[in-house]
Amino acid sequence: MPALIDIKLQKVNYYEQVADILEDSILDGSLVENGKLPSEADLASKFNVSRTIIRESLKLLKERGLVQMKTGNGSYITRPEASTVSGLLNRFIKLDNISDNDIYVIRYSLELTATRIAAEKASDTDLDKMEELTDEMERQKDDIDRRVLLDCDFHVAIARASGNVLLAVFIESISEILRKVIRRGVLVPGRNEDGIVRHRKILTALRKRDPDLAETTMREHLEVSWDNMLRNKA
Amino acid sequence: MPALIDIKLQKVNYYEQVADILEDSILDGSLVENGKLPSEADLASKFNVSRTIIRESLKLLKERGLVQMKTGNGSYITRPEASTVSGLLNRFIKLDNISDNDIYVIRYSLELTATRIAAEKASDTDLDKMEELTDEMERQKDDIDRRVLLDCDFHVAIARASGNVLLAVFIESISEILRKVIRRGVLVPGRNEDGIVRHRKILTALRKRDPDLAETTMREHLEVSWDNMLRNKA
DNA sequence: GGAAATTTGTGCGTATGTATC
DNA sequence: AGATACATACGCACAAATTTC
Repeated sequence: MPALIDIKLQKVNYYEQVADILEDSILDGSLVENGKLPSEADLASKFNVSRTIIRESLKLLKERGLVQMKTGNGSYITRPEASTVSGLLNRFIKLDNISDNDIYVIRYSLELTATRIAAEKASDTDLDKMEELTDEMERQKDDIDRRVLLDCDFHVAIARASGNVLLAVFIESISEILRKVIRRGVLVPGRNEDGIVRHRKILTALRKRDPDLAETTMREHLEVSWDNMLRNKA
Repeated sequence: MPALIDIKLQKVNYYEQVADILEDSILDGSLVENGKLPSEADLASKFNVSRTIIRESLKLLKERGLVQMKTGNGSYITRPEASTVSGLLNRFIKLDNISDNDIYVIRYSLELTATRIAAEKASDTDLDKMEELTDEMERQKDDIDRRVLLDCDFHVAIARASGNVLLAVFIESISEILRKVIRRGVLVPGRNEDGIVRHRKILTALRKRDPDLAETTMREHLEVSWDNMLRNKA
């Protein structure tokens, strides 16, 4: 074995190369035709490879959240969704046995930041949307699943109001993951209503454009919420 | 068009179903054989589909960070890496034109949290590792690329020392994305050395097991670092 | 509304790389 | 070291779904 370096340069396969080129074309917008990709056959002749290669490349791009195939119709460019991130995080969580607490710590950190920024940047439309979500949550408070969804939507609305799209994606993904946990919390007697009251307090603070107060009310809300979860677990 | 509901249930294709089943098997550990998957031919006969379907399914799983194919050898189970997350985030960033500032806000939030926890939880081994990284960074301070890598490694080491694997993945991904930005900051005269001094201060605070001090020193470090970037941009 | 054209979905054969005896 | 077995990489043909005229 005379090899000085045993880093084996993985020979790049066609499908991987094609996928990377296609990704660049999509991100640059150079391949687009009102959002529709050329047919697999066209791409195959364009790249001088078989349709098999194109299809396998598209599978990679599909999982990157960049394209979507429709049988008998064509392939379309899509944007990655928060669910792409949450799916990925879920795999980490399962493989590494990550605890609810560890996830909650991240949620805590990100949401406090988002709330603070939202207090400064939220538009009236954003605030009205949050109010509408809170009203709807109150109306649906006995339909637990629906209520939990609206609860999460409220938090995501705050994140979006921060104007930081990436932050919103993170928070949305984590909300999706914590939905089960939040649901358990809501089942603690009295906590369902308490959560709604706290949402209103947060909203009031946001309307006052008071970052400190907004952060404080959000912190209290999250702490109680976390406490609920622990109770229902024990 | 008598359709009351025009939600068209996308008929699920074989390759997607097979991918999902395989993913579950991998996550449950039920398909594993010392980390090696059955051959494509075996899987094909097992699922009663063609090898093409299996291959396309594996492409999906590959992009999910769960498997890796080796030509002429076989397919192996892998764990998703932080680079899978950073790749995904990069797509969001490009598509949504997310600013460096928005990314930095998230980094700020997560790293302060990680530092605080690390002050309580870091093992002596963790701390020695950080010291080693700082020493090496000082030695390599004139090799900018290498220095920046070591800089990021230091921050990731803190994140890992928090014991929160998911938090560490987030921070590692964001570090990867901000590497270019951090590099620009290091080029500001005097800031290269300043950064190393600040790393030592953070390390000292961690060794003292003082969460407040650790958070403060990290906050100062990140603020200066951000300021550097702005200067070099203008 | 139906036939033709187009597109993606699926199956199988061949080429090439890797490990093993 | 070479031949053999077995793995993935690649190409082509046909089926099924969708759109179009």
